[in-house]
Amino acid sequence: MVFKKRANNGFTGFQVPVIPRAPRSARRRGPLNKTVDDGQVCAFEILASIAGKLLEEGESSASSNASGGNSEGIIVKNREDEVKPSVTEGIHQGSCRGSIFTTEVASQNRDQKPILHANSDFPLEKGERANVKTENIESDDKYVNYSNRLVVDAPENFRESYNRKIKKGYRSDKCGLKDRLELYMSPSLVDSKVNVKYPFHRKPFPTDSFTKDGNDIKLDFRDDDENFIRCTKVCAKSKTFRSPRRMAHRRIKNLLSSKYWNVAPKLKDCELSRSDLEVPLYSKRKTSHGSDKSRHNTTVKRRKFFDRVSGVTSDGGFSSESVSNSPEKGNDGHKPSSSAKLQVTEESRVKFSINSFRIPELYIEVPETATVGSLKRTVMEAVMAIIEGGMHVGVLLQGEAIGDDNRTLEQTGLSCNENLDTLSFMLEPSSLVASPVSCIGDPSSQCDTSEPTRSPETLALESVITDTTVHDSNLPIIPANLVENNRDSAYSPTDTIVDKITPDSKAIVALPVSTESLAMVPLSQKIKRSEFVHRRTRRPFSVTEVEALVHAVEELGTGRWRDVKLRAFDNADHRTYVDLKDKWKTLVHTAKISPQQRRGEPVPQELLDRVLGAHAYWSQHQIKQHGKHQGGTLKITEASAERVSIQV
DNA sequence: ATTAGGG
DNA sequence: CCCTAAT
Repeated sequence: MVFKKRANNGFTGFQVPVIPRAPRSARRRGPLNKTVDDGQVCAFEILASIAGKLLEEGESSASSNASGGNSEGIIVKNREDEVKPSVTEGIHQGSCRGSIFTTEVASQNRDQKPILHANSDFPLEKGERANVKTENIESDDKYVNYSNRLVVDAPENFRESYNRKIKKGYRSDKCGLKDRLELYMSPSLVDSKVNVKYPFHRKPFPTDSFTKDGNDIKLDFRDDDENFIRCTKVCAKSKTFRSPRRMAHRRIKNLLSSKYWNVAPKLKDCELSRSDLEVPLYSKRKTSHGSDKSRHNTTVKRRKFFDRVSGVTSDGGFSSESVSNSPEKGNDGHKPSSSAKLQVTEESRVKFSINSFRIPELYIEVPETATVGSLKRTVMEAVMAIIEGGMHVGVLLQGEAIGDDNRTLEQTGLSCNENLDTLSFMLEPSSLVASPVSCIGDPSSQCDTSEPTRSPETLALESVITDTTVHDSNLPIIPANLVENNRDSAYSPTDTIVDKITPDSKAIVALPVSTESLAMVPLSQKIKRSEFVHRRTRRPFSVTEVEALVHAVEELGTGRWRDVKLRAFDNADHRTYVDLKDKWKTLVHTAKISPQQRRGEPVPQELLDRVLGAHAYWSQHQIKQHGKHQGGTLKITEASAERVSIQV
């Protein structure tokens, strides 16, 4: 078949590498919500939320668990008294294979702060997965507390019992954002299946995956490969969550001059973790073959003292502190990068420290007479619009988005080496992700997961963005490790907004953009794209491949890469003819330089000699006669060049 | 779709 | 490896 440039380099599935998450401050302000489109996100959220949740509430033991018969699921609650019976029951009664947990409706708590709360997706069918959101609401912070959503298997009757609640809540406008949020139904998508086991007991649950033992949590989630369909649905309904009435007098403009939210991760170190504070996250991808070949065991470690956490989240907004791992030095001896196959016993760990996720720029417009409270809600809605629209987590290495979700961290070069400091994460509202309106309203249209559809609303918002934002393009991603340092120099989105705002809109309120958000930089068009069209992961040619290439070129010459491809790499989908051409180019270069200057896996000198020979031969040949060298195979030797000239 | 080259 | 121009 044909080799597309990026043919097959994308893996349909992927394993979510873990994402650590964290501490309370994070939970409180980090809206990590997602919707649909890719399991990755879900995974991320899940991991993040759960990890954070558990970590924080670690001390508050939870108790109930899958008492409900065969249920594999369990219930997670932070505080027993907070668990809402009805919900719990629903979950348990069902024969649910899944599980989730959660529970607790915020409004139910009088004294205590609600910690977790879950909603199932509306159209939840038996056996289908439910969407669960977790929310941590604390006093005044409720507007920015919205955080995560979990996607899990839903119990059979979970739906029914919850629907009522949802509907009811939705109507009562008076319940405020909190309720609305809680009750918000997202018909969508659940592309990730998560089985969470949260036994607060010593024994793990019988079947899958989420276990908590002390502070250890295991998550098992899988990624569905059919996301786009759901994506579409989601988009279509995303607005459901907002009250049209309210919106009538209020325009929320989301100025996402940046569509991506940068996260500043701090990779400290790798280590063979083992700590009582660790939260191992176990994930596996549901492969079509049903094998569990892809399993990653990740660890999220909670830092005892978040030294750097303090001021970071003080500004409100959605920054979510995440887990920090103190670099535990002395743990050398881990050279995972080169020993990809020998990791049976000791699995190297890659540690991440994500400083925070920040909310992108928001553009809010409300009447002067609006109350502070309404402003808050407006902001919240704007935020929720984004969140509900779906979130993606992008992982960038050296500024380049890593597209192959299936690759292991190791394969991606995210082991313990130098690459770690160039790794960064970003949150992007998927609904705003660049993508033509093509998908809207057309459930059948193919919306690549990488290019989610967006709701009409978001489209509208985007137009505003387009008109008022001048920095929309060519803004570089600020490397995670530079975020803090760049705060002062970062441009102020607010300024831009103000300048571009229409004169008559007195009501416009530039959302206070905290300095923190300055760290969130819009990505350039180029980078945006790369988020979806990732640079392929590097795949050094093996000596064997080189040999095959050399041989083919010797016979076919240097101008027939397609033929070379067909002949020697026909079954190597990841090697395009362009790759072969490029490789040849580098081989020639390599052959010319001194061995000391060469890098990577050494290519036998013999091959390099042949490279030079073939190169010389075909260079001559090419000039002397245009393309009809099919005559014979070139036997490369030191004399090849001469022979060439003779032949010609 | 391929090639050829620069980045 | 990517990107582009030129075929």
